[in-house]
Amino acid sequence: MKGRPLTLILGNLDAWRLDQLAAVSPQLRLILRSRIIRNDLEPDEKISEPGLAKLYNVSRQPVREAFITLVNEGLLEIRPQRGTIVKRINYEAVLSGRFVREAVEADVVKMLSNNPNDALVADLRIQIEKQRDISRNVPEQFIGLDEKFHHTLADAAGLRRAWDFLYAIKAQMDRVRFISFEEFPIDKLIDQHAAIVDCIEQQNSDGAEQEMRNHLREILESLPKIRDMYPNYFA
Amino acid sequence: MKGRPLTLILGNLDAWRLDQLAAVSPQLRLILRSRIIRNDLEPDEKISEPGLAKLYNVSRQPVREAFITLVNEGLLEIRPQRGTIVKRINYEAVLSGRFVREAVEADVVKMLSNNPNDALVADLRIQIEKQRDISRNVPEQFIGLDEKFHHTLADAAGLRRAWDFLYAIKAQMDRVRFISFEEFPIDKLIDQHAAIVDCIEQQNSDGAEQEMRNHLREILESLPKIRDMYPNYFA
DNA sequence: TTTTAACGACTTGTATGGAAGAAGGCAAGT
DNA sequence: ACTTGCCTTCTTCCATACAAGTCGTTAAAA
Repeated sequence: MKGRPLTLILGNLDAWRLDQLAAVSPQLRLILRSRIIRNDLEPDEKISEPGLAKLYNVSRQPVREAFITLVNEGLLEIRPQRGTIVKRINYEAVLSGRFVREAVEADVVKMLSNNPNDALVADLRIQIEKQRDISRNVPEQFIGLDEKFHHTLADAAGLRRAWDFLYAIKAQMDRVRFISFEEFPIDKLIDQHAAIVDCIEQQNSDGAEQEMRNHLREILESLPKIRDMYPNYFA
Repeated sequence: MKGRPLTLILGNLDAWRLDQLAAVSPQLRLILRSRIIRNDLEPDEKISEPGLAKLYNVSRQPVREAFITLVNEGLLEIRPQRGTIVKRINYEAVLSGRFVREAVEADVVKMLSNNPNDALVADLRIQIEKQRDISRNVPEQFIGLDEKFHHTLADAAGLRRAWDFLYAIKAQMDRVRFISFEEFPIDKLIDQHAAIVDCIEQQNSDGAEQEMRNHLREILESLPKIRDMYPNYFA
């Protein structure tokens, strides 16, 4: 069970082409962020400004700027004059992030349960159907739909900005998911989504809160196992 | 009532000396962040890389890197080839941030109420005494003590990392406080702190939660008023 | 054999020059 | 009076050069 976990590379990330018209630095930021989350760049892997600059055919400067933003997101560690490495996943940070998400999203669904919104419920139901479909065919794409589901909830609660604040948290949690995608019981997660929507529709705020909390505690089941399976990925 | 609100400048920020030994870029980041939060750099104010570079006697590069991190924190807006301006306070972002804080910190005190911790309660009581003392003498310093109080709670709940995630949120909320410091009923806030600690000590988790929610909703009272008083500060 | 010193090949941090675009002033033309 | 075009100046963005620190190797010295 050693060796490299499923990386879910959509394409050859090394060959991602930059949009020549747009600014380089933000593009690099997204590319590198994605590569780290997907473990295409692995924890402890050493990278350097000139190295990636040559790879993407740009100068050091935009690479450096991308590095700085990724440091702020907790994905890279720059050690001056020594090099830059992909940070290991901080176990405590994942737990803290999960706690924050549980607290926030529990309040979100409570709020949604108290303000009936038929259009929202219908939208969520359609999303869940799509989730079931995807889970049977291309389960890798479930993460994207899951993201959309939770985003839709926050949005409906008028908290579009709040979701931005959770951006860095999601990155840490997604890294865990990509390490060991097969550990996640997708069907169960979808059932939980459905239960949440049911409670919202019935304006059962206590039930919605509890379902959401259970849902976001699911990762706690697999997290210790994943850490034991891939100790080199965790700090 | 036009004119410049209380800025609470501790010293002449323009003259802040850089530590010649440490890296310049992170120092600039903190300096500019502080200046923005304290409205020493006001919303819509136009700044530029060469301008600040000359002011602090450094090259443009570290200034630019500081700008980028502040953009990510929602404090600056870089408009390519047009200039960089201090962002106005996003009203919706403040509300979203406040919502996140309420959700998280409510769960924090719930958790603390369920796990008795005498040392924590004693520490918090001492902090509250200090808060009362400060409020009578140098009320400007209350913001720092308030920050410490909430930080202590998160820390005690084992969520040191979680507090980092809320970093950007606090910046937005603090900007509001610095605009119109006198709008905040410090004594009332301290009483609320005391009430929270009482509930924690009595292991009254429901009470602690409610007190914390009330406490963090306090800003909602003054926020609309502040926006009306200083419309140019808000987007 | 072990230790030490020097060198070279890296790294990140900073400084600086130039390119492309945006904004405003100003004069010529309608 | 109003528009149009040019020109200067300012901005960010990118490229490149230099400075300074780290690490590993190598070779000389004890």
